[in-house]
Amino acid sequence: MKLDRSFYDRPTLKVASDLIGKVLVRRLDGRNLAGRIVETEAYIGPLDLASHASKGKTPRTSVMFGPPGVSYVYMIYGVYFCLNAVTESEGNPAAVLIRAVEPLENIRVMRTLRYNPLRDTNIASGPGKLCMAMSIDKSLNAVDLESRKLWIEDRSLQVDAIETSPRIGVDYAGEYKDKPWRFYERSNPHVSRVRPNRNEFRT
DNA sequence: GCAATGATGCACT
DNA sequence: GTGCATCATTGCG
Repeated sequence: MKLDRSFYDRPTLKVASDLIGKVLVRRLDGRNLAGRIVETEAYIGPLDLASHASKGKTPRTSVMFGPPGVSYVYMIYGVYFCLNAVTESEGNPAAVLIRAVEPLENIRVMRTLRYNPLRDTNIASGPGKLCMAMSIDKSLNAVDLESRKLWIEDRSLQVDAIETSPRIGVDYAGEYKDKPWRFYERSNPHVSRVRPNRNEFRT
């Protein structure tokens, strides 16, 4: 069943970890493209220097300041899109970035949208990749996550242990860059970095 | 198996 | 004009 607004209207770190194991569904041309969420990141509020919302309310980020349970889609590096779910109450800008899913339904369609990668683990193992695999672009920005085009549902799927790490690609965020606000399912090969903690074992 | 790099649009200064 | 919540490819070894 679809997650409703009350799910997202909670502390962002909780929403981010609870989203692991939920199912992201994109309805496209009469078919449901579905994937089990295996990796997320929390952007917890205006004080979080890694969050787009830390720069204040702008046309791009305004959706983060709105009600929870709404999509926030933005373009990155001029090439890719990233999908977030807005969290927390209206006026409190925060969101969870959906970073990777494990393809579940209509995998063949998703594979084609990704130009036929060799392995399943390369279909949606990253925020840009999953948007490509599910045909998510700017036209799906600011849509309700209970809409008919895009939603997240709870299928009571079993989840392995959830691990955390610093968020990816936020080295500019000062004291916030090392906050362990990335969540992923242990040993799941669809996570964007299969050995996310490898740096810990280096000098 | 890495690290380095280019692609590319657009929001914001 | 700057820089980005990324990815695929290259070139190395």
